[in-house]
Amino acid sequence: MIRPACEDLLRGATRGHVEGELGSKTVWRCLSLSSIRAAAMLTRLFNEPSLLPDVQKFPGWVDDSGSEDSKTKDDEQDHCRLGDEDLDEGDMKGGGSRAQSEIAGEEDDDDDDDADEEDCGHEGDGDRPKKRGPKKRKMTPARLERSKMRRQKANARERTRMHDLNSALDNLRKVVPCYSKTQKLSKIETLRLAKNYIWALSEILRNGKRPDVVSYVQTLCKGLSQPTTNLVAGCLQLNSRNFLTEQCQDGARFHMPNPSFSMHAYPYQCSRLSSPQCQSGSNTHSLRNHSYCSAYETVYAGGASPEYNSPDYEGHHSPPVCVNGNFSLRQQEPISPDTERGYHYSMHYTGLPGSRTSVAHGLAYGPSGARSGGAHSENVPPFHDMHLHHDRAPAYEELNSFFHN
DNA sequence: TAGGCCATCTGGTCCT
DNA sequence: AGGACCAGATGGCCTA
Repeated sequence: MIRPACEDLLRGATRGHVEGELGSKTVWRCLSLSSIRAAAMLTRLFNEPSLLPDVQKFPGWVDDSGSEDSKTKDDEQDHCRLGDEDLDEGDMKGGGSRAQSEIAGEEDDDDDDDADEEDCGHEGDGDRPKKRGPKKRKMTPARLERSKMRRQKANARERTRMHDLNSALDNLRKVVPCYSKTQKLSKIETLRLAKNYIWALSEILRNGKRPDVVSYVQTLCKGLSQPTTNLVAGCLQLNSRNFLTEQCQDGARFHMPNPSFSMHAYPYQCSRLSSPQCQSGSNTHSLRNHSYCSAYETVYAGGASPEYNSPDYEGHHSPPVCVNGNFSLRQQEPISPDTERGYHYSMHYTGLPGSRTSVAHGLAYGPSGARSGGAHSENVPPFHDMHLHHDRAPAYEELNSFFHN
């Protein structure tokens, strides 16, 4: 049986990295349970970076795409069919027409309608092949009514379940680095981006060094579609053509100080970006005009910085986190002064509006130091609407400053 | 118009 | 027995 693609994605992204860090509720176990709980758990993970793995306990990213514990759903044929007598032929719509033929073809040769429970091995008539499963009961009006009610209740539950799943995905959209209210990421792209984001954060924690923004965006955009790649690149003030070109010319290797963070270990598909949004100029909009949302913002705004808890912000249901607690744990590791500066910067973020100018200024430069367009682009679709319902740009700039300082 | 994405319905399976 | 979960099927909507 084919597992849902999203679940496989999530599993590949998180297993081995977060397992064990969430106590009995590991993400891995969560993924094994259901995709909706997985999405909720991912959301919580983003809100609480303290749940990220201790890099000393979990060195390296585990890409275990092959070590799937096989699903043990049996394909045995000889089991009784359940619930056939409850099928409502009149209410069949959409995909429910599959079983109609076999139901319709079932003879109702049972004269006593109610309480006869049949087992699988009833004897057939003549040379007709034996039919397995319970005999059809006569569908009395009362039974028909009960069947309808049961089906309607099941449909309602399924709707609710899917709505919950969508809500969890919406929450996930709000904590991944790129969020737009008007241009929502698709479900699959949200999960892919979340996976990449976890990877990127884990690499940062593991290496203890900041990657350059090109590598960061490369990591985030791995496997994403072209529009999503453009979106993420725009969110991070980077022309997606630049980093993809740079990546291809570089022998498919990231610009990471640590060689383990390379294309070899993390293959990246070099896609061609040619959409208008990707052309020059799409990376020139300033944070002074556009504030974006990222998971780092979420962390900072989640409780440590009440000034960013805008009433308009309705996103996160996870409990607020203590940022200091999160990163102080990593501070115990021996880190370079450079790294220390980065962590220090993160930990002592105060969210003062005054910090925006310098950081935004830093973002006006590309990864190579060349000015990427200084002018403020007021209308650069599709990124012009990404700030939306709250203003937490300073925290986002903190994130970017991490890569530019 | 084709293709992507999504919501919904549905039956099967597993679990409590 | 009933609920949760899953995957297949279908149709609607949107966009290139």
